Amino acid sequence: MRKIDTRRFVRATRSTPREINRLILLNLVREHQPVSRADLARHMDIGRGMITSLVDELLNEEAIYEGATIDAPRGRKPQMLFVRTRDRLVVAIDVRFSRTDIMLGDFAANAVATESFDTIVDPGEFVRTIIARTKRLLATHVARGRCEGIGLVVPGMVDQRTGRILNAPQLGWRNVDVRDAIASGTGLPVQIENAPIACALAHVWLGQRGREAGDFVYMTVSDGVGCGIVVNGQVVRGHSHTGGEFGHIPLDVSGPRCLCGNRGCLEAHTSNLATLTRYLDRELSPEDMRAVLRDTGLTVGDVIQRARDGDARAIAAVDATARFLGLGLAMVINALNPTQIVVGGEITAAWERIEPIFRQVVRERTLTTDAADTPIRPEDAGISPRLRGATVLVAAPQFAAPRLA
Amino acid sequence: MRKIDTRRFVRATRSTPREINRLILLNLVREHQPVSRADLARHMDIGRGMITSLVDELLNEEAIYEGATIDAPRGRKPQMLFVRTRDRLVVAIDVRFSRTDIMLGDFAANAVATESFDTIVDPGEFVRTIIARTKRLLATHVARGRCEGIGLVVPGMVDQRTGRILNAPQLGWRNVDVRDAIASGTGLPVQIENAPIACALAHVWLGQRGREAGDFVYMTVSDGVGCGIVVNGQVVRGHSHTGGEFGHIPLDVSGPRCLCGNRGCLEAHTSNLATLTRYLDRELSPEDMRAVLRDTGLTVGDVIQRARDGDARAIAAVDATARFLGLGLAMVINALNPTQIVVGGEITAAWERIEPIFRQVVRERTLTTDAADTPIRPEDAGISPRLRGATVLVAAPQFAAPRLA
DNA sequence: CGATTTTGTTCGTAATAGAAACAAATGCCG
DNA sequence: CGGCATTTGTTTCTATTACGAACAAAATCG
Repeated sequence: MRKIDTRRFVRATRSTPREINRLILLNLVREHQPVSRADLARHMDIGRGMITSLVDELLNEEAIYEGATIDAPRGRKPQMLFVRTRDRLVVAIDVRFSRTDIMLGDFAANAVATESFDTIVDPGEFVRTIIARTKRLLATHVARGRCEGIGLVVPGMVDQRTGRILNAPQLGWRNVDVRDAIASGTGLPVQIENAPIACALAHVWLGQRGREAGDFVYMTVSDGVGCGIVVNGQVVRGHSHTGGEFGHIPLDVSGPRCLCGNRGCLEAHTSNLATLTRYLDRELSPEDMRAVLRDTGLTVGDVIQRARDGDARAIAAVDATARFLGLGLAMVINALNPTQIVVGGEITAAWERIEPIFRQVVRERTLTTDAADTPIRPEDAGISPRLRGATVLVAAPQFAAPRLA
Repeated sequence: MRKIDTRRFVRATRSTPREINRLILLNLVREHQPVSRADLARHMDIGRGMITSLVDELLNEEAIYEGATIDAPRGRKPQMLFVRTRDRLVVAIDVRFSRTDIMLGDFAANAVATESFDTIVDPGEFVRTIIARTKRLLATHVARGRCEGIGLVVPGMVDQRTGRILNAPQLGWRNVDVRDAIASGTGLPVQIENAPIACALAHVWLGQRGREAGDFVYMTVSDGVGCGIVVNGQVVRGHSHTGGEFGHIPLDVSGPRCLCGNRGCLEAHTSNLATLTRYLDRELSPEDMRAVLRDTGLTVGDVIQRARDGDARAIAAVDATARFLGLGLAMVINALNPTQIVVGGEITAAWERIEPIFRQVVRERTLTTDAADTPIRPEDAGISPRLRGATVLVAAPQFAAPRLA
């Protein structure tokens, strides 16, 4: 039950039914391809005549294409339809603390080419580099298709509407606008989004057969800890663009210092830095700790490997992270009761070790057995969820439901 | 940007635009009444001819009515339109730990008659009493109009779809179905909902000129602590009906025992019981504490009054509640970043004392100044927000946006 | 009383969902 | 091998309805 916002409603016109049905059709093709017109008519419970008319429109606009006919037990063989994805390209960019990845991929997030370079913290130089690399990539692969936009994923808060990066502590960016500069430099539309939300969007739009559509939470446990929240198929951005910041909810008011300035935040207990600090067993300032890590080259992956090899201190460090992660997950479940939680980040490499631990904590800290049994799964290995998210930023709006009423 | 759910979409038909526009029109009348057809045409950016046709339909169905013409500076005087609310009645029922209130009210939640009785914990007897009182109320006020349903608000988790009360600890109800029995006993449709969500719905639908439509959180701080979360104009119920349970997120793993069985929950720090426990400075089990309170008749209102009178122990108890409440509010802000938070419950009587305290904590525990300045206001005094919520349960579905695409 | 202004109604037109008839393509079976 | 059944896809017709424009109604003002 939704209330109609009487200051910002969208009235229906004569062409509204057609727009709605066209989009439903397009999405059905997307999720059932290869699919015939007759199948679509059955799915939509509508006459085949209507389908012909809508399909012709989508074919003219080159949103879909006709493939080969396919064998059927009897009767005329159906002509299969597909969404055009292979020759519609996206430049997906993932900016992280140390490295930046660029992928030229198609609408289904299949990689055409990938590059990587050390993250440039000066916004001006960053913009120039992105523009140059984008132009080079597109020139090299001009035959693969037309590029429809750039998707940029950053580790920080973003104002979707204006495109400004409000605060990305890992880069030291505050109120920086790179979107418009990249857009005018490349002549391409640029979409920008913060990392956990982009990962959540990737799951909504590229998940197996759209099973993840409804309500779920994507939790990143990496340098930072954040959530992409999806409610009723829509992402929760928050009024001032800080929704999903479960990372800075305190677990323990007298806990370890956090980068945000407080004590005992979930992030201060479960981030990669926290696990490493626990392993090294040193009380250093975040800056000193980073320096130590740069010098030794030690990563969470190493600690997980050592835990697997039986190193008692590594086991203790990882297990403690798992326990605190359980508190964070229980928090999310109590607050939102999602259908499932997807966890991403380096810590998922230790899944078989951490899962029983956080599951136990979740059981203790939730109110019902249903809630305690909320499915919690690791992000699938493979292509970076952030690059997939960046792709979706450009591709998904073409398939999204129309705003109505 | 919403994804179309390809398993549960709603196709548009030829009459879809009319349905949409009719509902927009109805809502515009609701929020702008008294309003003329010409005004509506301007609001909707549509021809007056269309409005005439839609208004005729709504007049025939008796959803709206024509009032008197009104003076205009020049030209033909406009005929004002109103939503029919005064003769469409709802029986609103608010079940609390000790007392149950019944209100016969109109669609705008104006009271026609109110009753109150000690809460009956036996479900069978409860149902019989409700049926008898409802019948009597309706017989007495039969001239006031037709009753369109019963709205029932309970302190616990509810499955909206089946109508079952899954768990209401204050009443000791687990998996109890009173809805169908009341419905068949009275011949009226019954809507049932948990208290914080009902309060949130009341704000969405009866708030000043619909200003609260978008994203906000209603937090009840009473015997329990819970939240009604509204995102994108829709309530968050959660996958297994336990959304918004911020009350059982731990603030401090070594804190006081909570009714839920854990330690250190927000509820264990901020509920009425917690404040009273702190004031009495006794470590009693919840059962013993309830007995003491029943004997002494002491309420949170009394403690607040004593704090106002300068009682140091009362001041300390209330101030501590305010500090913990600040942590809870910061948690909500970090998680969801709503446009505002509305706080309901007995503690709001001490608003001028607690506000600066929790505001300070919120400032320390949030990430941006925008988030720190999230408006936090007390529930307006006056008619019980829960009775208003119960009314909305019946009235609002007639005005809600249609499910589409 | 006519001119002007504003409100509300009526009517013709164009767009389009829905239904039904039709055409095309294929396998089956005598 | 030629009807016949079956399934797919197209075309045609009709009823509905948003939209625009003309019209009627009701009021004020000079």
